Amino acid sequence: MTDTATQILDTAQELIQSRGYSAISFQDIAERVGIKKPSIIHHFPSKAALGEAVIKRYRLGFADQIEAIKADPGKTVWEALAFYFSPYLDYAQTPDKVCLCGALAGEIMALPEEMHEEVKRFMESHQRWLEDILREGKENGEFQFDETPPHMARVFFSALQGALLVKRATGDVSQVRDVTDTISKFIGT
Amino acid sequence: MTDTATQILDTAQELIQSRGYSAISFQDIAERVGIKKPSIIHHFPSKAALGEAVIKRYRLGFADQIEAIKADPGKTVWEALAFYFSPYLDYAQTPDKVCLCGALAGEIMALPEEMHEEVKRFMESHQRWLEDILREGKENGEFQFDETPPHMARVFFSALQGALLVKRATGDVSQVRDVTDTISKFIGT
DNA sequence: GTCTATACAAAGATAGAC
DNA sequence: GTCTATCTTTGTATAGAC
Repeated sequence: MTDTATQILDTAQELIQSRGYSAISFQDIAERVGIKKPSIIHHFPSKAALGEAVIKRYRLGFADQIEAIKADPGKTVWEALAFYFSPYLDYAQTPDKVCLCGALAGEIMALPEEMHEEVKRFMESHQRWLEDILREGKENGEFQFDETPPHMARVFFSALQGALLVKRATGDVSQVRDVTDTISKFIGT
Repeated sequence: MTDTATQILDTAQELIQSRGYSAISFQDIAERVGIKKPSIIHHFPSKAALGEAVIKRYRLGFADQIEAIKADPGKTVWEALAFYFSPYLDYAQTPDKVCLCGALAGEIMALPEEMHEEVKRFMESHQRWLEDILREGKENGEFQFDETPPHMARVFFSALQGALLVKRATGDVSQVRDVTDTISKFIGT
């Protein structure tokens, strides 16, 4: 991966997280990277391919981190959960960013098929990860809740994604923190 | 409101709910309504004005319904909540629709200011309504929960919006029902 | 109220020089 | 690997006839 390709991916990701995919163009990206439109094509053959590459990198970057936390015997389930919450809380501090896949979810029917598939993988893997952590915590007694881990995982993931979107739309920065605090209380004191 | 204007609003709403705002055009709408592009301008002076009109109608239609439910002494808070859940569950049964404002939340920074403002009003009013219902239920003993009504309202609204978006992206229709069932259990048996 | 015709800008993408 | 130049399509919007 050349330096320019990385800059293109970084810029595209940033722009998609703030404006979505349909609203951005090669022109927007080229201006910020400091190159001309056709130079992007040299690195990514189409807008769809660039979009797919952005999500894939995002998804795999998360996957590495959250799998490492889950496998680390030195981390409690509470620490794993706090780690999972942290990017949501970080994005909530920015004026205009949400989760990349949360941003794309609203326009999913307008996305090329490869991008839709990547978003789907992202969401399924995150809900599975949350399910695993919740199950582990329930089994070892660190978490206390009555519902099943898959159901709780769906509520947690939906609430986190939704909270970021609501926060950005309303401008109320406490939305995400309120949600993480409240769902944490659903599983323990 | 002429019949054509209503058809334009209906079609625009449908398209935005499935694809988002940035990805749709006058051409898409005109084709479905059976008119030509410039005829839309006669009813709505710009795409931004049309977008604003779509959200405003959507927001006010909801406002009438949910305020009526809240004011109805014949309805319990559980019935009011079930009523509030119903459009989310209905949209979950469609292959490609989410809440209009959930769809727009991902591309909020690409929207004209008037549309952003309307989305904000929609979300704030829905969270306030949920807060009122949750408070009333907690005070009269029909709901049991430890957290504050504003915090619970934020979790509920975020989770509902998020669940619809996740459902559409993953194609798993049980997402929304699982979330409504689970959050219902957070406030009672 | 709807149309045709058109203006004008911007989009994604290609060809080929350097 | 990046550029200029260009193609083709599509976007929002306007003017003016009917």
